[in-house]
Amino acid sequence: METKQVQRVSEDADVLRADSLAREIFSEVANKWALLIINVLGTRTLRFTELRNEVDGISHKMLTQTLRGLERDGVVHRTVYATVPPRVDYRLTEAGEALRETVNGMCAWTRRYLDEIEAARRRFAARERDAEQ
Amino acid sequence: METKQVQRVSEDADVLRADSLAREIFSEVANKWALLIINVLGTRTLRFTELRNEVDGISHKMLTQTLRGLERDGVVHRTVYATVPPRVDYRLTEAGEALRETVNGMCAWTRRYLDEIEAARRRFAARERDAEQ
DNA sequence: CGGGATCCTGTCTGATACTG
DNA sequence: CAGTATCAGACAGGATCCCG
Repeated sequence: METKQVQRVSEDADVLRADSLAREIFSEVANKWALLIINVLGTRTLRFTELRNEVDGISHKMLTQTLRGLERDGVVHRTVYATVPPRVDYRLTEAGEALRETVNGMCAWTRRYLDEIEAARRRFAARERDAEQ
Repeated sequence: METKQVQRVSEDADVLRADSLAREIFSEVANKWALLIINVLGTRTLRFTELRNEVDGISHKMLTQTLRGLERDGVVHRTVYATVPPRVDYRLTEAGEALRETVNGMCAWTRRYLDEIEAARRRFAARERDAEQ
């Protein structure tokens, strides 16, 4: 067994396998709050409250909870200053910044196709109305 | 008012605003099932059952539900053949393919940082154990 | 085969209150 | 200021049954 951990078992790395590690990580990251936080952090370092203000609509609880998950996965780095009142800084790790590239892409996509999507929705609604009766 | 709808009101296009259209669309797309479906579709055309087999772990219900949402937003195109038994094909629209680019990035990211994330998790768990008592 | 409808469970989420 | 705990409602998600 020479190539012990050199090449990871492919099953673990396949996002499409329900029980793979890749799927687990993907599921944790692929939700709006995590992605918005990553997007907002960017290359900056933000405090908890700043983050809360930037990601409009997120609750105190979801912010801590999501940050904890991202910290656990090494996507964000958390720095605690032993001051009073306490101060906690959040910034992306290298992995986080890499992920941010694609997240930016998603945000840009949303802006880019906003009008087309709105139009598609109208067409869909119209077709639905025709369909019934 | 000459520039009536030429430039969309910026608030609608800002993913960070809780009540914006952009946020609404972003939230609909930024979830694991939607992203996995988009990733699987790629440039191919797949039938319902094929899709179900490819996206391991998705339930019949979530697949239809998510597909309906994506169809509504004009991300996937649905073709129904009036045969018996019925045949329904799904493929990405242009908007869908554009989104897929970034989704692929996320999948690639997961594979790329799999080991680092696993290590980060171990460190996090270790720190947690130290912390208590 | 594709999909709608229903029921039921668990997780997500927000509001509120409390600690260091 | 940052974070935890708790409670209650909303919603995601699975299982099952029935229809064209």
